[in-house]
Amino acid sequence: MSTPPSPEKEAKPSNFVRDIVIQDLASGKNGGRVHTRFPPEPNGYLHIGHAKSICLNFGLAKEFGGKCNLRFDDTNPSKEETEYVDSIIEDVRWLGFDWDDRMFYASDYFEQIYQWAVDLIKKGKAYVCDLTAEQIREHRGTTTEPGKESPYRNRSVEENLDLFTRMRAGEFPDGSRTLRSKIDMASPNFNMRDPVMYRILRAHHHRTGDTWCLYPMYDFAHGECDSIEGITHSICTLEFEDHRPLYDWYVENLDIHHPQQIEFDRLNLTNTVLSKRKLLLLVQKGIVSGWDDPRMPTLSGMRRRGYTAEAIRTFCGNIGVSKTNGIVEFSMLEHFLREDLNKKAARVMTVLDPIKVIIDNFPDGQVDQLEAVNHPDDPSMGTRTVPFSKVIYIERDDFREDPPKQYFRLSPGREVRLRYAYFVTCTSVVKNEAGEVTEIHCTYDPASRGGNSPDGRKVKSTIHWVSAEHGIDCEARLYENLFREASEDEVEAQETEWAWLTPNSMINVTGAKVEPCVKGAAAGTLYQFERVGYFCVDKTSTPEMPVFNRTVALRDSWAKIEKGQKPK
RNA sequence: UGGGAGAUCGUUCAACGGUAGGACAGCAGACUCUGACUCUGCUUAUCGGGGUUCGAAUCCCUGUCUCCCAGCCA
Repeated sequence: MSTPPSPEKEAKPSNFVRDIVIQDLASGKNGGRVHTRFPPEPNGYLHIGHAKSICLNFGLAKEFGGKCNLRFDDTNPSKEETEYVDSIIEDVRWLGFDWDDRMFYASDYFEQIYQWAVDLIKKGKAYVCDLTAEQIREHRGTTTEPGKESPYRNRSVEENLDLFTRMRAGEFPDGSRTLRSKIDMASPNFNMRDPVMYRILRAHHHRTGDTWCLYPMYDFAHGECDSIEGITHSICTLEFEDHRPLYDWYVENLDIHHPQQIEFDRLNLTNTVLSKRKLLLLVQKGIVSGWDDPRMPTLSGMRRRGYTAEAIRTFCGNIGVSKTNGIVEFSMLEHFLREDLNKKAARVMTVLDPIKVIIDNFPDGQVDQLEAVNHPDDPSMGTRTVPFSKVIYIERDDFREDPPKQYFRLSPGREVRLRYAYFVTCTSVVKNEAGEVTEIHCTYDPASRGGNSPDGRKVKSTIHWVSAEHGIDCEARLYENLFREASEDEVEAQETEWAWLTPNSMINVTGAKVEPCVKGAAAGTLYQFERVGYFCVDKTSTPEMPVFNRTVALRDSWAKIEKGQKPK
């Protein structure tokens, strides 16, 4: 705390929030302390948008030798559940952050917040209002007209105290009265037109149970919680800019530690939706299998899909923090994902759409054990042996009877390399009645064992394969973006139709063949299926039937070439 | 219509009165036992109009556009 590490100017791209922290440190504000917090409401699962906030808050604390608290903003019991609390704890940990013993709940402070409300009443700055929700709305005025003062605004301190005590005691029905702060009904900022501080609400709270029948509103709780915890920089999203005057009003009138609220832009990503409400809808309507469906942008969904915490952190550190309302392209996320997966994923050969290849001159019954590296750039990941035999499978797309221009893979008369194995040349094909190729016949060059020919001749393509006798069956789940439209605005317009969903956003490939070495791999194990994509073992996987999620496909420049050829 | 906040390559973030730069995407090439990875090169931007200044993305004025706000949600 006394000697915060000096920020490495070069290493990290700065942002305006970080600049504020640096300035405060330089000026000696807060006694050189940096203390942030991540304050989710436990009413849903965390998503990639929260990751941005988590990385910012925990990241700033870490960078400047400060602290970051995890705090649950649980002031509305009607929406909150322990299931969400548990998932949030798991997700923040998984992302790689630690709050030591500083996990708090707004509900920890209910008594203190209540006492502060009493203080404000005593100072004549808060009053009990008997107006209905409807009437309060009518009194609030409009953008152009000032609001009207509540007829209960000038109750005596004694009466307010008595009423507020009885509110707490449960003497009045839900919604019958509120405690409001006495600020300014003519303020151009609606938040200042005598905002409600407490509402009567008989809902079972996931932590405090039924001990309270009145709960503080966000505005009256948040700054106070920050203050209690000694937060220095209270970082939140842009929609709270209008709330800052109220945030400041409460801590000033209570005369308590005054954290600085700083607002930044929330993350928007193309082709997905980052709104708890909409994600909840997807779960409730059964459009996805749950919060951890691999198509969901939730941290649990992404984790199951095979995203790594490091990739998400790197992404968050690179998208920047500003106050502009933008939308980040999904390809940016995929870039950082691939970058990390490329380093970590062991290579293995898997044929998603198999077609049989028979090596006519390969001895019947012979099995060659060929050595393959687990990672081309990381020898420490070791090697494995891959069984090779007379009958193998290759990818249907790796053979063309009539190859288009620039197609380098197998076709009649052409020689290619089977990765880690041999050069093979296609000699003939067998077709069914429909004229579809069902079997490819090849000859192999025994001298090319291991993948290189002693005479130095080259092939233009290397393809992956799996021995028919040794390969094991597996399922591969291929995912598309859940949302076909790039932006949420377009989604909004079509929401009732659900037409914005990508049809068949999950394709379950059942006939795939994979190398035997993956048998029994634990859920979450990452692989690169060579030339196909990054996959991870799904939680539903069994040794008998491995199940893989495609995390993200490999970049595919041939697909681009081919696409460009189509219109001709 | 009142208040608040924004506007820089296709996207995103920098540049804090002194050469508009990075990342992603795109394009072209090199390399390659993954058409992957890696490497090289290239294309493209200061919302409009006025000012101030030797000099403006940056300061001033003005216009335009976008986002947020009228929950007893957070």
